[in-house]
This record gives sequence, structure tokens and C-alpha cells, in this order.
Amino acid sequence: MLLLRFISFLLRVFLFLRFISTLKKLQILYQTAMAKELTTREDNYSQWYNDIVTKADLAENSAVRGCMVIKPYGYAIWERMQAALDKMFKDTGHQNAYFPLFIPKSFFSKEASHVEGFAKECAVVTHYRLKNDPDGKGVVVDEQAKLEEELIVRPTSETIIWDTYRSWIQSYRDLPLLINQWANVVRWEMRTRLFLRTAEFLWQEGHTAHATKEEAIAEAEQMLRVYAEFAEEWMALPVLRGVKSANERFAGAVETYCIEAMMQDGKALQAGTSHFLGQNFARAFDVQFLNRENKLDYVWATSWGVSTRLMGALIMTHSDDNGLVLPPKLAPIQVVIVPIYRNDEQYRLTCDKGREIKQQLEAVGIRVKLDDRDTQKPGFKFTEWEFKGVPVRLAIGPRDIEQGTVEIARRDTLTKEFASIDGIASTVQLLLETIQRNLFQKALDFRTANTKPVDSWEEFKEQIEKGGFLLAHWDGTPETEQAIKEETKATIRLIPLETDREPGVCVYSGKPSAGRVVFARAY
RNA sequence: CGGGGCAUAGCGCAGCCCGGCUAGCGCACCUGCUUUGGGAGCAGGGGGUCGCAGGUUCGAAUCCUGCUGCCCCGACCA
Repeated sequence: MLLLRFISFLLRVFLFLRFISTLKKLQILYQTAMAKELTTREDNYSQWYNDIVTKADLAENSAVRGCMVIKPYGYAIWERMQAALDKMFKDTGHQNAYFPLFIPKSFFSKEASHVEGFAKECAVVTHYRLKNDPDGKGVVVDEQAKLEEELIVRPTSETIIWDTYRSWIQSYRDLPLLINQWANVVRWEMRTRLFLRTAEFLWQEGHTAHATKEEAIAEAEQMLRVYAEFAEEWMALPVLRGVKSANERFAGAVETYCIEAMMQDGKALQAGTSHFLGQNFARAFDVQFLNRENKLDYVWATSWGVSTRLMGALIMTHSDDNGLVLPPKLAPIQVVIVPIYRNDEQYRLTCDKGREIKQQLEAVGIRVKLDDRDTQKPGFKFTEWEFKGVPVRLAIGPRDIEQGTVEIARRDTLTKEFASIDGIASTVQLLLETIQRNLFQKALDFRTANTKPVDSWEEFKEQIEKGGFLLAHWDGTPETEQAIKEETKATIRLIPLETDREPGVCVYSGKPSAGRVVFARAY
């Protein structure tokens, strides 16, 4: 009897040890596989970013230099961003419209600083017809079909829109005019990176006209708040709010407001801008209105935009060395269900249970995918959906069905636990909210940890190498800003709006400063 | 627009120096069997104008010339 017990004990020990060694083996295999597929952030941050975009199937380079193909999964995220923003625009009284892709060249010369800002990166249409190459194969430009006036492919639409507004606005009764357009624009960039900087990109541009300066400023500030709220609530992206220095201001603006975010490599990324344009465009395009006193005046303008660059911000803020990490509110798929089975019978049972859970989750508005492909193994599916950043994964096997449980894995923490299938919808709903909050908090903690006041030039030069935001005093001159940029590659990301500003002395020149500004190296 | 590098199967690469068998490897793909709780295994199979155009040579992925495209690093930029 004793001997039997002893043997059984030995057997258990043996099985346990084997189990441990299998686990270790799996762990090693897993890590090797990962390392092979995805570059780590520490190893090469840019390559890591490129790998995520590719592996998560978000976008790829196209046959056209500098332009990208946004793939269905990437576009689905952009569509969710669009939907949320569009509602916020409508809720603040804006309407959508659409203006032409092409802008007559002469329009551009009407606003001096605007031309200067964009002239170097404009694509120009000079002809409108092709013909068969008389000397051989293919087609050539038909020189007969030269345009009388060349057309610029819009890098932004202020000029064509203000030219149009002239005929829309006669009286203060026509104001405010609150228009947004969703469009593509082209800026001929030398060096491009998927989402962050491409020759063609998608965006929205708001263009508003107002009777008074105060109202236009209020509009620009309102839209900055909208962007900040979108970034923080939807993207889980903490942002600083502020205004740009003269050097960084939009070409043609009186004041540029911006939201600025910190990426995991400590670099800053401008996530949205809103401009108070004064009467610059109204004067350039002669847009006047009769005010209440029956006097002619130029209208006051704003413009504001965010682009597919936000996709880059989203990726670089939350993702890890296992792939993309998406905040639940923007994830095209919030929950993926993976059935675990050994035979046809189990396949049927686990898929049935999966469908049942899917319905329960969908009933409370959760976006769910049941991955019932029989051509891939569970392990493969786990990794694949991790790459793609799906916030929550449920795995259902025969054991779960017996016990009425399901394995829940969180993408943000990479942790797993078991939960009862009863009440799964509210469990998952709560979890999604938790993940959304956790991602924001993690990003905020990271930003806080990498934001430091600096008070001497030596300290500035030392700290900027470590990345992050530096809060430093600046004498307010473009010359000092330029000098700092040349010496350290850091620029003023913004002059904060929301903090009390204490006077001090400029970290570079030692001259008086009105308050600290945020310096960083930027995308 | 300056400096550097690369171009060979869908993707990643070897072969090139020193020219010579049927151009090879990994992943992916197809078929079959075994598998399925963290990227499955075995067996078999398909897929190539070696970036383009010339030249040298009996013979060129390999040597020479020109062209084109892409990537990386700088300047510019959201």
C-alpha cells in the first residue's frame, strides 16, 4: 500500500516536472518566434514602428513613391476616428461640404506667407491629355493639351474655400459660416513614413468665417478643446494644449493652437492644430460683409485639422513589442473569440458556445469577431490578434464548456484569467472600460515621468538627449528658438495655455522670460 | 536636393570577388496524413524574362557601361 502511494507520488512528480519543462520549451519557442517577427522598441524604434504597421496589416507602401495604401484593418480604425470626430463637429454646429482637389495657381499668390509655406511641396497639373507615343510604345503627354492656367493639387484648401466664401457671404446674417470637409491633400515630401508623413494623406479641414475677432478666436479655441477631448477620450492619448511660437505657426495664421503628444521614444508629435487666421484670407480674397451698423468689414477666419497622422500617434503611444495595442473605443474588433478543440464534435460545441457569447456581447454593443477558421491553430490565432491589437480575447475549450467558464486575456497587460460565462457581457464591458482608462493612465504616467523642468543650458543639452519634454524659460525671440534648434534639434512644441506662467530667465540667452515653454525633439 | 547602400520566387535572403552542371535556402502557398489550451509535424508539389538596356565572351545572376527604381543617413516639413 505504502509502496503504491510512493509510486503514485513519483509519477506525479515526474509528470509535474515534464509539464514544467514543456512550459519552458514553449516559452522559449514563443520568444524566438516573436523575436524573429517583430523588432523590439529598444532594438530599433523606427523599425519597430514599421513592423507594427506591416504586421498589424494597417498599411503598406504603394507603387507611387511617398504614397501609402491604407489596408482594410487600418482604414477601419480611421473610419472609427472619423465617425467620432464627425459627430463632435456636428454637435458644435458644423456642416460638411466638399471643395475641389485642384486649385488655380493664381489663388496661391494671393496670401503671401501662405504661398511661402507651401510652394516648395506642391504637385502641379500642367496638361490635361495623353496621346500614343509616336516613336514607340506607351503614352506621352500631349503638348497640345497644355493648361492655360496650371492647377495645384491642394496641400490645404484655404485659398479655394475663401475664394468661394466671397460669394457666400454678404451680411452678418450669413455668419458664422461653419464648414468642414473630409478630403485628401498632397504635400510633396522628400522623406516619407507610413501614416506619419506621406505625400498624400487623408484629413479633415474645418474652415469658418465670423463677424468678430473674439468669435473667431473662441471658435479656434473650441476646436482645440474638441481635438483634445477626442485624443484623450477616444485615443487614450494624453495631450498638452498650447499655442505655437511664430516659427512653428501655420503659414497664413495669426495664431496657431495645437495639441501635442509624447511618443514612447520621448519624441513629440503634433496631433492636431487649430488656427486663428485673423482677416488675412478675407483680405486676400476680398471677403467682406455688411455688419449691423451697415458698414463693410472683412470677416474673421479659422481653420483646423487632424489627419491620418493620428494613426501614427495611436500606434506609437500604446503598442508594445508584441504588436499593436488599440484602445477599445477605436478598435474595429474589441473582442475576439477563439475556440479550442480536438475533433469535429468539439469544434461544433466550442463554435456554438462562441456564437452564443458573441450574440450576448453584441447585444450590449460590443464589436466581436468569432475566429472559427479551421485552417489555423489557436496559438497562431492568439499571436495574430495580438499583433492586431484586439483589446480582449476569449478562448473557449471543452473544459470551459464543462465548467461554464471562459479564458479572458487582456491585450494591454498581457494577463489571463478565467471568468464565468454567466454575465460575460457585463464582465467584458467593464473590462473594456478598464482597458481604455488603463491605456490613458499608462501614457499619462509615461509623459509625466519624461517631462522635466530645466534651468540651465548645460542641463538642457544633457536632458534633451534623453528625450521627453523639457520645460524651460525662453526669451520669446525667434532667434533664440532657432539657435536652440540648430544646437540641439529641439523645437518649441508649444507655449502652454493651461498652466500659470511664472516669469524667469531664458535658459539660452539669460534674458527675461514670461514663462516656461515646452521643448522637445519632434516628428 | 547632397552622402551611402541595395535590386535574384509573394516576403526575407545566399550565390557574384574567382563567368561553366538543371539558380538555391527560409517563410508563405498547394495536396495528403497526423495534429489543435501560445506561431504544429512529416511526406510530396507548384512558383524565377536573376530591375531595364547595351557590351565583353564559345558561354553572363556573376565582368564592363548607361538607365530606372527602392531603402538608409542628412537638409525641408504636419
